[in-house]
Amino acid sequence: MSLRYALLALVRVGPQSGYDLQKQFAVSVGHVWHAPDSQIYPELRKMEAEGLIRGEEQTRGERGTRRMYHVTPAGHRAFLEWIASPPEYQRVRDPAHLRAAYLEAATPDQARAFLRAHIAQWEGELEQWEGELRRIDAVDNPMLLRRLAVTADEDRERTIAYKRFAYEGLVERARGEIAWARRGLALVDRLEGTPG
Amino acid sequence: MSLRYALLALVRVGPQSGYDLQKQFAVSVGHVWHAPDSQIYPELRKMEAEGLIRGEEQTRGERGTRRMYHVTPAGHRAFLEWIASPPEYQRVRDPAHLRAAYLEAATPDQARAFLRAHIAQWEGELEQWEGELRRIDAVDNPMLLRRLAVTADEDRERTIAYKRFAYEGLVERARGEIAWARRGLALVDRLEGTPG
DNA sequence: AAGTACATGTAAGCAGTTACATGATTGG
DNA sequence: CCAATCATGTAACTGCTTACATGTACTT
Repeated sequence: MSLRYALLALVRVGPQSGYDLQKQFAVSVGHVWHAPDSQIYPELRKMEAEGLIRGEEQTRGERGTRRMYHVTPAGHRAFLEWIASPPEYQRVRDPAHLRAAYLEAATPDQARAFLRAHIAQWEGELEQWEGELRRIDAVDNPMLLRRLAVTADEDRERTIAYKRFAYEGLVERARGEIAWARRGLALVDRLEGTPG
Repeated sequence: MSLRYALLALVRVGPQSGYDLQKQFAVSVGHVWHAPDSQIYPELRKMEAEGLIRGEEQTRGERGTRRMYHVTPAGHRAFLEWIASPPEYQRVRDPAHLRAAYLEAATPDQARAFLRAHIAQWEGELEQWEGELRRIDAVDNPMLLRRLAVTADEDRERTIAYKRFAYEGLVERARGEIAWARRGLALVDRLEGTPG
């Protein structure tokens, strides 16, 4: 249910095609909220039908077209209402910790493989998020630049600070997961004897 | 997709009715993997159809019945295969951090309300998980006791240690989220001026 | 001429949510 | 007798996944 607000956040900085948005998802918001194109294009159509955005067909070359979307006043309002609304939390559903709770049923090697996969997973996420943090600090992120271009000078600091804040939280979470899994590896060694 | 394995983990300690399992979800595994009864009962039927568990209808009072499920050899194998299989990770989709990245669009009070809600949410989870940790340490959790009753002595330490490990990870995550949101509150004060 | 990037979807299916529905048994 | 708990679901809907489908335009 956050997909449309992630899309609104992107369209708010200026007109974009579905393809543009899909690409942005792969590099910026997508680091916080993943969405495949098979979800983005239909959602844009729905948002247009609900009046949050308006699309205008543009020609491209001889026969090609693309649909450029821009946010409507209703869309702008919807975004601000979302920002102001009480956050919704999903019920906890954590496959990694569920499995960790039953590692006694695994062989030592299986336990280690699981923990190493957990570390690899979160190191991958960590890399993405740290990269994003560096791009924020270097004011180098294309989306952030477009955002700042339509932002009053006195709001620039806030805009950057909150982006930083969000990604710092993700980075810390990743570091926490990695530290936990490393402690798990030490635990396996202690309980089952070191390998080799 | 982990629901059936959470259910298998519970049924593995001994025969249970759908109602029993649903209650266990509310107090033990449910702290890691939530599932409503409207999902549990149909899933049990599916698992029975696939031969992972077998249910036997019992009479209860004059006209009442209940269906007691026990794990089959195939179910036992499926559980061990799950434990040994490479973990699946969902693509990142984090509504709280998504919203945090756009807090510059909120008023200071809205930003604070969001961060306080985040703290309240994770303090609630933290309380559950710390309670579970205390019950593990006191060897006081009814499910853990049933588990240990069917566990060889030399595996008791491992069984307890991995449960502890799992819940420690959750506790740390909750603490991390709370610390992050508190830093967010300080950031709002710095950027927007302290209230009052 | 071929490959990459641009551009936009549909269709089937699964997991989970929310709301509703019903009845039996047990304990006070 | 009444309330709590035992007991088991169905139905409609939403969000997301996976796989498939198709064609244009630009660059080398």
